[in-house]
Amino acid sequence: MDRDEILKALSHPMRVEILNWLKDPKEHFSSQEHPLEMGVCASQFERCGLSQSTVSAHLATLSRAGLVTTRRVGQWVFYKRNEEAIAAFLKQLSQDL
Amino acid sequence: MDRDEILKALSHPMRVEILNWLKDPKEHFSSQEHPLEMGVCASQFERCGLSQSTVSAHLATLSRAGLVTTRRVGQWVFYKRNEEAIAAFLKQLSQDL
DNA sequence: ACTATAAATCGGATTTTATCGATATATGGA
DNA sequence: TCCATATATCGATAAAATCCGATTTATAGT
Repeated sequence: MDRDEILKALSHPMRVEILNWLKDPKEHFSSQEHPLEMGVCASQFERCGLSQSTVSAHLATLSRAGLVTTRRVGQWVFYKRNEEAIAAFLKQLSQDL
Repeated sequence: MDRDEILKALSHPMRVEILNWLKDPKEHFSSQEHPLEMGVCASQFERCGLSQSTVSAHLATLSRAGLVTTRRVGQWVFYKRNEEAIAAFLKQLSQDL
């Protein structure tokens, strides 16, 4: 768990918002064709208005920081929050700050 | 309390370290001439190896985010952690993340 | 008024980040 | 094999962050 890398990942509001959306997929991604239990499909996040490549980069940043997990199913990649990592980070930060 | 501004302020490891040093001034700044109760003098942080102007900029970033308080006494400026703000941020982040 | 010290600000060089469109890669289906 | 779709990567550009030395500003003391 790299605290500084996570803090950098969280320093862009859109990435924080993506994590937020993932807290309640039913509310934010009900339009998704695939069952939400698999996670949220990468393309779903393009609703934020950024281009596909930019969204992909933000998701990669979150993934590198360990804040989300990814699962490839066919041509799709599904994202879920990594609750353990997020909780561990919050605990660490509470001690560090 | 601007969560995103605070997250940006924390996205640089040196600024996190400065906050850490301020947790225990007796341990890290015993060399300071002024009583530590006043806070830690800005110049003390130049021990990190960065220039005076760079350190000043980092301190300004922390101050703008509200993570530290400043108190001018004569020609010196003393810094203290803003424990209320830090606690409020941690609480907020625990809810948001 | 002059000097000394602390801190902030300025100007500029360099690096990193953010963003896009275009292209490449991976997968699935016909 | 060929085409369509989803995602990742590339190349370019613009913006922001980082850092420094030099200067300015604020304050104190002589």
